[in-house]
Amino acid sequence: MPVLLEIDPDDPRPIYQKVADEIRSLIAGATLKPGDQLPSVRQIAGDLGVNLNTVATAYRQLEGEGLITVRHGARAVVAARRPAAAPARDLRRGLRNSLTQLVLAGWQRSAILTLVADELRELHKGGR
Amino acid sequence: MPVLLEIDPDDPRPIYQKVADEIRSLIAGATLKPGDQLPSVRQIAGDLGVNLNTVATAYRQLEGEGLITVRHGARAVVAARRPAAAPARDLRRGLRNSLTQLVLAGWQRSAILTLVADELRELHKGGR
Amino acid sequence: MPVLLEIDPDDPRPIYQKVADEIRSLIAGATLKPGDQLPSVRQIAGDLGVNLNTVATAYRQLEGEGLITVRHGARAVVAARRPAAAPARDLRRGLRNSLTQLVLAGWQRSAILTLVADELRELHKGGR
Amino acid sequence: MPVLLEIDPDDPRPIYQKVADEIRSLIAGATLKPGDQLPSVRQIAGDLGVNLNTVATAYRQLEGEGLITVRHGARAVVAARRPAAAPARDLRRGLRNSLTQLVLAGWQRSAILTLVADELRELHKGGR
DNA sequence: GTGGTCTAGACCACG
DNA sequence: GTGGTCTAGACCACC
Repeated sequence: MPVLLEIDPDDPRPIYQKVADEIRSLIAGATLKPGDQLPSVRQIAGDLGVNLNTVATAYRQLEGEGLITVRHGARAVVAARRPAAAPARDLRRGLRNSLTQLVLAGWQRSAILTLVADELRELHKGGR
Repeated sequence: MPVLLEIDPDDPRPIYQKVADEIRSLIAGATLKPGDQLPSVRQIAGDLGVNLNTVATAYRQLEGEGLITVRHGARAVVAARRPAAAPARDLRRGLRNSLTQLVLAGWQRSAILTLVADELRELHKGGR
Repeated sequence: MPVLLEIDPDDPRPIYQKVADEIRSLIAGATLKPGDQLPSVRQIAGDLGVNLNTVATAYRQLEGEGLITVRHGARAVVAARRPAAAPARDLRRGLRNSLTQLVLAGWQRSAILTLVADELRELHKGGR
Repeated sequence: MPVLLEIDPDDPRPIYQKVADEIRSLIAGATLKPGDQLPSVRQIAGDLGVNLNTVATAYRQLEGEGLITVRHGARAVVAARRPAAAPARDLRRGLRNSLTQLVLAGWQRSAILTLVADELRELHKGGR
């Protein structure tokens, strides 16, 4: 089985977040579809060389969001129903912060819109 | 002088981060222009009902990013030169995460593009 | 584990600066090499008899300079890549001030050159 | 009378220190010799566009070091005798910090020695 | 008046 | 165990 996830050690965010973000991205892009089995915690921890607890924390967060379901003794699977979305307020806040950073970095509005379209396209292709 | 900043107590991020993000956003949207004075640490701390140190930490972070300059005994001012931007990799990562959340929340691609355009417009109007 | 740092209480600079300077010096002299773990904040604070926050501030400064990397729950380590240096202008300014002080103290040019050579040698031996 | 001093607004140090450092440097390089009159506080403050108190603070510091003598109603003059030097410990500390920064910036030992010799030569020519 | 430093101690996040 | 955040309040440095 090929390695599903890769994380960037230079990315300063907590490891469990990077793992959760990767999986979330794969689900959003339909690389992982409802009913698909996720790799075991052990498998991912081994692949990435991180602590079991760290991966378990990521799974717990995804379960809390309703994106996956975990059952004792069985592999976690991607949840069937799309979960209740986070409040729109939080989503806009995250988006606004990302856009602020781009503006401060000197990106023009049109360039940003192109970038967004690119990223959305890549999401659906499972691109990285 | 009207209150410049508002922060959301339900937003779970550190207070100093929320303060820094607000100011960063105001600078990106040109509500605060190079050379403009920022409110004093005491002023903001009083308005928000938080500790002086918490606001000072936000200012220190912004100074570290080169967005503002702080001098002993004088008000902090918005820096003239735009600082070196964060590596494009980090910017894209932040953007991608925001977009992933929106997709998972069920937003359609076209709706997302509209939302992004809206947010960019609001940034430049100092909207919240 | 022997005590790594010593600071001079008669030195009027902020404690966190003295701590940061010591560590910077140890890195420059390769007593601390890329990948090496730094003592924990608690360890240093205990050794020096200062507050945890004071040491944490020093670590945060060094991290901001890119000299060390800090991750939640793990020891701080000396960064692998050398960070972008401060502008040469600032470096020369610092050097010039030091030299001015020496000249005013009556040191001869040749004595100063000898002193500089000595200090460079000691840096690389981890001397204090 | 030509403007004697120039200070760099981008230099983050306190203004009074930059003024004092400039004058110290001019004395060390013998551009200002024992018995020479210094510009009035008012003059310098006007030239630099800073507060009178700020310049007065610089003069007070130089007087405290014995480098200049100020008398009520009369111009400050450069002191005749070289003052007692700061303890060698402090001088070496300042020098070491400057050298540490250079080493961290990747300067080679030989390049540093050349730089030091250059700076000493410029000091005596009143170079900036 | 401005911002900076330090302390004490509580609590949280991470691995 | 590690480091991070926040608070309270004191005192200092600067303009």
